[in-house]
Amino acid sequence: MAGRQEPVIWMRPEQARIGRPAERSRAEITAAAMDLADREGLEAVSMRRVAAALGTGAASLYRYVATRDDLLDLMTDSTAGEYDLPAPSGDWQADLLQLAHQARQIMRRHPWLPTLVITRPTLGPYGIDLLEHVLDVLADHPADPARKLEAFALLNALTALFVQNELATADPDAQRQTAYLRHVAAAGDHPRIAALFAATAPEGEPRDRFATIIRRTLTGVLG
Amino acid sequence: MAGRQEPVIWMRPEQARIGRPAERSRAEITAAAMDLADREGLEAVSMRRVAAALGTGAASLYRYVATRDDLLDLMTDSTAGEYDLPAPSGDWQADLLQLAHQARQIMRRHPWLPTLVITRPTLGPYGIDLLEHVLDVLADHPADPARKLEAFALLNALTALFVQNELATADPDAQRQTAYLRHVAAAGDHPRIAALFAATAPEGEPRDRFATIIRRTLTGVLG
DNA sequence: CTTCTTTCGCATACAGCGTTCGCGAACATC
DNA sequence: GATGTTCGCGAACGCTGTATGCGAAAGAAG
Repeated sequence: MAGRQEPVIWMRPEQARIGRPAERSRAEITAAAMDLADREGLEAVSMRRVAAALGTGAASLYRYVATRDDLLDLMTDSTAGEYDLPAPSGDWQADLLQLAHQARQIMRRHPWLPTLVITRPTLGPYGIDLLEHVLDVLADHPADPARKLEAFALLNALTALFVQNELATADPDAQRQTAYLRHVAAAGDHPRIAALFAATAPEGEPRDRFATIIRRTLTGVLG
Repeated sequence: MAGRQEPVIWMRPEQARIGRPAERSRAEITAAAMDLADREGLEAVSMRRVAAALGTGAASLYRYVATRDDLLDLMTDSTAGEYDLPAPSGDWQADLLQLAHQARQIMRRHPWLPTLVITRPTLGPYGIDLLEHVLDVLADHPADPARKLEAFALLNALTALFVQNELATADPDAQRQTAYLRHVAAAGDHPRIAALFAATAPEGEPRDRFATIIRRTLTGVLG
């Protein structure tokens, strides 16, 4: 049991050992899974389908990934590598807002991401790079570290919630969740709720509403 | 097709028709599912196991519930019935904070609830009662209805996030998510992150930290 | 080139899942 | 009693995540 490979799930995908002929590695598995999720949703990401997308068998994946949940974590962390991290400008508010805008774009690119971010918060290598960057941006800020971590987590979660809502109201079939609401509103029993729904055409550009929420939260938690 | 029962999923459980000899109804199914989830977690709530808990067969449940997801929605809405809704006091901040504290207690009672609230936001009958109550509390507040709905949603989501985090740091095995973090911190590559974790013994009572977050958010969104 | 060790790919199998179908039995109404 | 409806549910379908074990390939050592 000398050369037994350490089961460090979180090795960076590029560092992960690659298979021989087909050059398939953890990175490729993650990429294939993300592709599948982008096109057909999270529930389409089954070990069999990911393997099929790679032209291999399901059991082969377990040489590179311990479990399906680990694969999901790898997908999440991989998206943290899609950030562009410019040098801090000195205006931490502006820098964090810009990061939040990027987060929103990334989550819109990967509609499965908000759910993962919220239900299984994880920090892999890329996520830690991102956190380190946020700490750089906040280097001169007087808040204690715990508060900064709180801000980081809250930023991610709020963005995920916002995008989730954004995507849900856009998708035509996802209005299942408001089906009963509209039923009730139409029944006339709850006039205020009916009015509420008539008025809930979201005002203004989503980008601006998002920026407002993030700004309010930032000033709320970091002063 | 005259007496064909309208497939209104959201009928209040008590109003739902009950089975004959065993008196099992949608309410009992929901209650059994909640019990199971309380004791063994959400993933233990399978149609077969819920049915077994009721001493019946899995297929029988489909007479009362269209799908498993509908059952989950029923569970979520049922918890909204656990609120105690006192008459508005005139101080909407205090009233909403008190509701938030109740929400936290309810979610701690049902550890599966935060995940459901976040991933499948739904308003059933009980949820609408709760929303109506919030609208009562905010009756004299000058904000437009859309803003009030936003506050309602944000309150729920934030509470869910808080409790989720609270439960995750408490559970001994759920520290899987910080396993890699501690590994990295121990490796010495990221001294700031290591320091961050050393300092992240949460300061103060959870109840107070929660109240602070809610208050900040409320004043942020409702002025 | 041969041998030995390690790793890879994967066929197969298992237990469990959500859901559908169809039928016999129980019920309510007349 | 007859009729029309509803209920309970055994059985089946197609799918899932994962464990096992084996043949083949690759790499290292001689």
